[in-house]
Amino acid sequence: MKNFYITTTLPYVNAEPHVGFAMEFIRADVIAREKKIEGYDVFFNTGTDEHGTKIQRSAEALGVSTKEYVDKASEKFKDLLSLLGISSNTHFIRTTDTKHVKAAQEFWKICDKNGFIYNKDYTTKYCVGCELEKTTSDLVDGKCPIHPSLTIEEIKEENYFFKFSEFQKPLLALYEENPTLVTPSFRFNEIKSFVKSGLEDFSISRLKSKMPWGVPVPGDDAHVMYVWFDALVSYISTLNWPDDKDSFDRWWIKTGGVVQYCGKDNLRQQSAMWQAMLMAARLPNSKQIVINGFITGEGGIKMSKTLGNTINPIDVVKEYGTDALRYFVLREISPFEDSPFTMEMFKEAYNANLANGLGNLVSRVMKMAETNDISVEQTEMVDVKKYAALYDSYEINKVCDDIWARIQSADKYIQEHEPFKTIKSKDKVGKDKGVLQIQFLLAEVAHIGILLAPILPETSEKIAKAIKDNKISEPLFMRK
RNA sequence: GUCGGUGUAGUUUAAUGGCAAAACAGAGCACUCAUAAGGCUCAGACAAUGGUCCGAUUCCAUUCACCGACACCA
Repeated sequence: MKNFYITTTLPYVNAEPHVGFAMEFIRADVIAREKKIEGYDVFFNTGTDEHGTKIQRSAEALGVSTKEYVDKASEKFKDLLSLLGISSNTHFIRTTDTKHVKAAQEFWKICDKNGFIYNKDYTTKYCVGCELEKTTSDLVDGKCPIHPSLTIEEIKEENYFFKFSEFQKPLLALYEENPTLVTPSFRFNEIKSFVKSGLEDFSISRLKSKMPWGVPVPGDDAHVMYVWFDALVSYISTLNWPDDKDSFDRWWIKTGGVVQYCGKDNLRQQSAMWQAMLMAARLPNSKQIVINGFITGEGGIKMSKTLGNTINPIDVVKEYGTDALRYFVLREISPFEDSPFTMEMFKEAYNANLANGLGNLVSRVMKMAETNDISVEQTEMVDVKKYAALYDSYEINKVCDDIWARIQSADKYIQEHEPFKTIKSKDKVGKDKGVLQIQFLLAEVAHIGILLAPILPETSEKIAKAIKDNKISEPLFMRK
C-alpha cells in the first residue's frame, strides 16, 4: 500500500475560525481525497495550536481558566471541520494533548543533546503604556506607535535559543536538492533569499513566571517553550512520534515526509525554521510545503471586523451548503495569490456555475432519462487519475476548469442534437437514436459526478445516486 | 531604502515575438428537455513612454501604480 501524509497548519485558537482556514482545510482535504482515490493510504492531519500569551490573555479577559478556554475554542474548530464536508478519518491533534506535550519535550531534548540549544541573556523591548513586550517591527522610530511619548524599556531576561544560524548552509543545500520543496516558486525564492541573507539564532522559550501557558522546558522549571517551537512538532507528534516507531516510519520516512499546507504568513516557520529544527533533531525533512495566498475583501483590502468585510464560513455553509463553499475557494480563489472574496462574487459564481451550470445540466438530463425510462450502468472510479498531475501541482482550479468545460459541452450537445425531440420520433430509427443520445448524456453526467468526487464529495454522491435511481428528487443547487 | 514580483475587457482570469482566449456581468436572436436555466450572435482590454526587431501585449530600458520579503506576528 502506498502511503501519503498531508497536514494543514494548526490554527491558533485565539481567533474565530475564518474563511482562510476553511480554504486551507478544504484544499488539503481535496488532495487527501484524491490520493485516496488514486489508491494511497492517507494520513490527514489538522488540529489546534493552543499555547502562548495571546491565548492566556484572552482567557483572562473572559474570566475563564485557560484550559476551559482552549477546550471550547478547539471544539469550535472541530465543528467547522464537519461543516466543511471533511472525510471522517481525520487526525486532530491539539498542542495541549499529553502525547504532543511529551513529544515536544522529547524533541527539545534531542535538539539540546545534539548541541543546538543554548542559554543566553535576551533583551526585550517593553512599552509601559501597553504593558506589553514589543518587537522591532512594532516600533516606529524606536517608539511605541500607541504611546510615542513614553520611552521603550529594555528588559533583560534569560532565554533558551535555537542555533538557527548554523543551518544556513544545510537549508540552502536542502533547497538545492529539493526544487519542489516549496510551492509556488515565487514563495520558494522568497525563503531562499531570506536564508541567503543570513540567519540569527532565535529564542525558543519564555519565562514561566511571566507566561506559564506553554510546554514546560525539560529540566528547567523556570521556562516554557515559545509557542511555535512546540506547535511545529505537532506534525510528528500526531504520528505518535517518538513512541510509535512503526507509525513514524510508515507516515514520515517511507512517504518522504509530510505535505504541509499553510498560509503565506507561515512561509518562514514551515519552510526554514521547522526544516532546521528537523535537521537539529536528525530527522528527515518535510516533503513539500504549499503556500496559499490570503483571502481579502473587495478590492484586495485586508479583511477586518472593523471594516465589516469578513466572511464567516459557517454562515456561507448554512445558506449555500458545504459544496458551494468548497467550489468557491477551490476554483474562484487563486491557488497561490491573494484573492478577494465577497458575497456578491460568491453568489454570482454560485448561480452561474453551480445552479445554472452543474445543477441545471443534471436536472435536464435526469428528467429526460426518467421520463423515457432510459438508464446507464455506473461507471468506474478510474478517471479521476487523469488529473493527477494537476493535483500534484495543487492546481485544483484547473481541474475545475476542465470539469466545467465538460458541463458546457454537454449543454451544447443537448442544444445541437435535441434528444428531447429525437426521443419523440414516431419511427424506430429516430427513437433509437434518441435513446442513444440520452444514454450518452447520462454517462456524461455520471462521469462528471465521478470527476467531482474529491472536490464536491456531497454533490458527487448525489449524482451517483441519481444515476442509480434514474431520477433526481430535488435540484442540486437552487438558484439564489 | 534594498531585493523580488505584478499591471490584459466593467470584474475574475488565459495565451502568444505574427488576427489577444474565456467565464461572469451587459445587449439581441431562435429554441423548450431543464432551476426564466441552456444554445447562438453582438459589444468590450494588452498601465505609459522609448528601444531592439520585417513585426512587440510578449524581449530590453525608463516612468507610474500596486503587492510581497527584509526575523521572533501562528
